[in-house]
Amino acid sequence: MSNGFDDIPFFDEEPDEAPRRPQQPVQAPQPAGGIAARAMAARDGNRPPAAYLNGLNPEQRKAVETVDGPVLVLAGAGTGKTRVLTTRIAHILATGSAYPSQILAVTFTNKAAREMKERIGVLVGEMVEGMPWLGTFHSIGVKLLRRHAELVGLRSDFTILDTDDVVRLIKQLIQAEGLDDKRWPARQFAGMIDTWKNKGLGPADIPEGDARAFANGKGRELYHAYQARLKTLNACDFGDLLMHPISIFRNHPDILKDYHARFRYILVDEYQDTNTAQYMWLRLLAQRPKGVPQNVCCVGDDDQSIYGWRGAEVDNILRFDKDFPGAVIIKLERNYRSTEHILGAAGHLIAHNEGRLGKTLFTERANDDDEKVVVHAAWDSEEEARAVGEEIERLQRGDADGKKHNLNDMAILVRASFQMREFEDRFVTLGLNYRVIGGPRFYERLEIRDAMAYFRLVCQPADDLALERIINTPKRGLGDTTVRALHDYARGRDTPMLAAAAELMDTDELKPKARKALFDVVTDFRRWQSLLENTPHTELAEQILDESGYTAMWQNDKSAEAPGRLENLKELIRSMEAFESMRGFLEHVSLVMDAEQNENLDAVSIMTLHSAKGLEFDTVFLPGWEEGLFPHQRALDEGGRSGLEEERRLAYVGLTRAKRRCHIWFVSNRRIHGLWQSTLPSRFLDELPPAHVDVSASDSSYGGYGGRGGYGQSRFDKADSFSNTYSTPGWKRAQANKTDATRNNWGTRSGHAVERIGYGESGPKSRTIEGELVAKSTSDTPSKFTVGDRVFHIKFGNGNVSAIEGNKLTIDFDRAGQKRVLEGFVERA
DNA sequence: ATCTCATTATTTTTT
DNA sequence: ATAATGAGAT
Repeated sequence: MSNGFDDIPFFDEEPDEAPRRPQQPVQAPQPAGGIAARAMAARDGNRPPAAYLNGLNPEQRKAVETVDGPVLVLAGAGTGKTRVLTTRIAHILATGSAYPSQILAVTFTNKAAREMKERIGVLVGEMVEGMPWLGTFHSIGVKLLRRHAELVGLRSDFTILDTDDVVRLIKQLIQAEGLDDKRWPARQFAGMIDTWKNKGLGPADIPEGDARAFANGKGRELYHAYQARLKTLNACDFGDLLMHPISIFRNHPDILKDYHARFRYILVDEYQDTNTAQYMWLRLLAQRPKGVPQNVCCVGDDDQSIYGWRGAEVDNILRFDKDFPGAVIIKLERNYRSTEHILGAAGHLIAHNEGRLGKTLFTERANDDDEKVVVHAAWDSEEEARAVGEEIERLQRGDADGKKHNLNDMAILVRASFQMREFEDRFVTLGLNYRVIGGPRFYERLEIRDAMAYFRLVCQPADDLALERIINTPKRGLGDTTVRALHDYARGRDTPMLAAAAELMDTDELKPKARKALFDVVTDFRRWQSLLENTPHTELAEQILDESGYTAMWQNDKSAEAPGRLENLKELIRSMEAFESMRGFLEHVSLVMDAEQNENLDAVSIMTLHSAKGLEFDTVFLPGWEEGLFPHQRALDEGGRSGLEEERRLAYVGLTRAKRRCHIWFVSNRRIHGLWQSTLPSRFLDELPPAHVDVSASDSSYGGYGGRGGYGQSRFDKADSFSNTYSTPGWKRAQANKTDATRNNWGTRSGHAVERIGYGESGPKSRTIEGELVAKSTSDTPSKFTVGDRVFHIKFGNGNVSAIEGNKLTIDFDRAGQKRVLEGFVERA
């Protein structure tokens, strides 16, 4: 019965016209002294200063209390944007202006949605559970689409394809067209479709030029064919999660009207990141007939718009008041995060951009002890990594200012992910804990995707892409020939491949061997499907992986990564426990692709500037400020002036992540595509105000660089004082070898922890899931501990080993309870 | 089916 | 330089 979608609240359960001040807004329990009491008071017109409004500055308070009519909040970095958003929602609820289910609150990422939900929960308690329309554009899109799927030719149990599925599907289509899939890469076309959908363009709407540019002019046909194929597969891509609702709203005014009635208040986070499709979606929902208040509140910062390359339109934020006449615009410029120097540097930099709405951040907490932003020079990227490592250790030991700093409070923010490697190498040799954030995710791993394909096919027998993925994984002797025959047969009859396989059993089309193998697959899936309703889903999942031989396949694989993959599969099953059904789980996974991080580990974060948006750290290191890398050459080539401005905003985002300390680095030599290139300091360095910036004189081991201090062409002008011996081939080779030597030290140091959030396959020799180092060498090194050993862990204190699994120990800690930790993190007590 | 050789691209990333 | 992908050979 439970299909996993039952819990979608809809119109029926609540009155359509909610009273302006409902008698009983919620039944949910209230926190002590909570909102409900105040709501009552508010209703009685005797409004005491609500506690949740305390501590807001006047602008924030205005943004919270201006609840009716369109509002644009321009919230600079660190000005309490999330606080305003969450308090505003709490305020709407507390004053009884709407039911929780009548508020539409949209974010971009799941993380942001989660955080918002949490923080609203703190303010209003359980009431937040009644907010089904708090989520990402996509998750809300899915919800809408499940309800109205039939209007766009889908069934409500449609599958959501991810990029990988999409590419495979497009590749098939390209081949079916008789085109060379080398010359016309499916990946590229998938990208084009994505771009079109970001702009809200269907196959009929794309510009002629675009249509002609691909596949000998067949671009449009291909796009048509793709949409048709999705329909037969009962599937959607990410873009459709926005496009379909838009077309439903456009073609069914009655339905749109229902939603207008439902959503009394609409809030959008990170408005500067909305693309055209999201903008259209939003406008359809938010715009009301004349005279009806449009209670839209968009929050964003034009200076932090860094996703133009994936379709974000800063223009959306710039023209808000044209779309919503009478909009109140509130600027939040009071910064609670950074020192005066950091704000001064960031503000001066970003002032070089044109076409801003114009905000200047200020702080009232300036302090004479505040450190200026420091610019450092290094000879090459290796020295840069070494120097940053030293600075981190200095802070950690506390000999810079007498305070010991946590690694958790420091981050290295790079422009491009290849920069990370050098830092990783260095930190590994230093034994410095770090975590890498971003990159390929857990759910994108081969084994996870395979397993998911099995689950998908059990839940959705029409999922041909899933079938094709696993039909011969593990090897069953169902090679290309058989699959093609099956494919053709299915296509000819317009039936899903799994059903076609069953039919093929009764024919002589296949050789006996293939027929037998196919028969086994079909019966397996039939059996699993029959178990779907009555078997606990985690149990069924395990059963599927076992009976299909998938687990065995990896058990028999003796390659280095096999144990890790098995571990990942276990982790997958474990993470299913949190869900009610397999369907619920699949839905979650298709939309939520991020991994949690292990907060317990004290480690330096390494990430790209893009993934740092929204975060803050005491100390921020910004390496690689060189022309060509930052601003990136490609951004300049392809984006021209606006490309440069986006890079500058990225620099601004980087600077404003720092609370207390910010160290910028540039090097004279960097290896790009394998070749050493000499580089020029970034133009952004010249755009920093001298009053807030120090140029470090001391830390270059080659000396003399920043010490010149003069202003010629550039303060950071290329010093010819660098001896050219460093560019001889011999020196280069020496450098290269040195790096190799360091790399081989990987993992030899005990007590050194590495956490890869997301990054799984790529890091040197080791991989982790969600903070756990996984099976690096489970088989060849027996644990140095035994059950019962007394051990000490830096974070959890003393405890006893209760179980050992490879390099992972289960330990009963005296204070922290039972935890699973890596051997390397504990020592004998 | 598996392995080897060659070709290619190599900013940023969510859903 | 390098890593990852894909085609062709065995």
